[in-house]
Amino acid sequence: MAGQDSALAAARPSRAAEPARGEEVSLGPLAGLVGFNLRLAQDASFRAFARHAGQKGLKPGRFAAMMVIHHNPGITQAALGRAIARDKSTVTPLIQELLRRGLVDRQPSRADRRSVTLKLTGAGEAMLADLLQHAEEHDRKLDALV
Amino acid sequence: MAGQDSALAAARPSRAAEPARGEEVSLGPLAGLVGFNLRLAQDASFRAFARHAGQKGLKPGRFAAMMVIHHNPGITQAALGRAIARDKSTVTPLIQELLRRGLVDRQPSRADRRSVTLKLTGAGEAMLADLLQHAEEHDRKLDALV
DNA sequence: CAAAACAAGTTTGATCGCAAACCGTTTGCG
DNA sequence: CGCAAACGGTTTGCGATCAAACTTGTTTTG
Repeated sequence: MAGQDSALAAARPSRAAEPARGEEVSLGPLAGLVGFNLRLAQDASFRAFARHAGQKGLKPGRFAAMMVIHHNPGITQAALGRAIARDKSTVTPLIQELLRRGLVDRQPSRADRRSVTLKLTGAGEAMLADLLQHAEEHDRKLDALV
Repeated sequence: MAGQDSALAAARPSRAAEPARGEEVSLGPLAGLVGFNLRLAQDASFRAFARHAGQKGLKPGRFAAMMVIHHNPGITQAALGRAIARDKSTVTPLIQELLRRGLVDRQPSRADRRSVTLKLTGAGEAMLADLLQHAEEHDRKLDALV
């Protein structure tokens, strides 16, 4: 999932995973490897959810980041990165975008002058609530397949 | 699993998913979303296998591509792309690298002058056999977790 | 307590992947 | 038959992500 990536994110029509008409391609042992199927599943999940999130202009990882911030107000960027499995250098621009869009609020930490604390703004909470509905709906479908 | 990605690929120590010392971060509903967990699992799987594949200098996706070519000699690039869920424009450089390394052989298709046919070379088969051992071992561990 | 090790956040560089544009070929249909 | 639409492969542009280097601040340790 790396390549794009996050389980829940941006909009993309997808040109890669297209079913392909009556095509017979043997995957051999690949068909049974958990890692390989994980990749396909993750990719499919990503693309499906992306349709909804994308309508709100949300890019990969934004949804997951907002979820974590919502449930952990005051969390730092580093901790957020660990929670969503993203490098801290990836979190920096991600947060900057959410700040620019007025979805999160950033305050210097009183306890540790190196770090900052994050929380969602009212607008952020509102958008998250809206997205969560779609996410759960999407997830129920996905869960049914597993 | 975009960003890099592919379930089975290149070498990387990983700085993102580090466990984090006694840290309590609530994932909220995120913890139950299939898509989110799929992402984490795929990422972990990718990194774990990467250690082995990376030793052979294999980049993301190469292993999966070689597996499919092995089991489908004469397959075209487009069909390969569909099998491993990669865009055709991603397959082009991937195949060029395998060609350069002498792992695959490429011949113009006799049936369709637009396409090419792919098959592994002796060296390609040898490397694949070697990697497959590690992949299956890795997969058994992964499967045990699921 | 001072030095060394470590952590938070940013910047910069490299890589992988998709998407769109493009060319040549093939196929489908009127 | 003839032409439009679809397809195979390549090229180019862009976005997401990680890694390493750096700065500032904190913790550990001798």
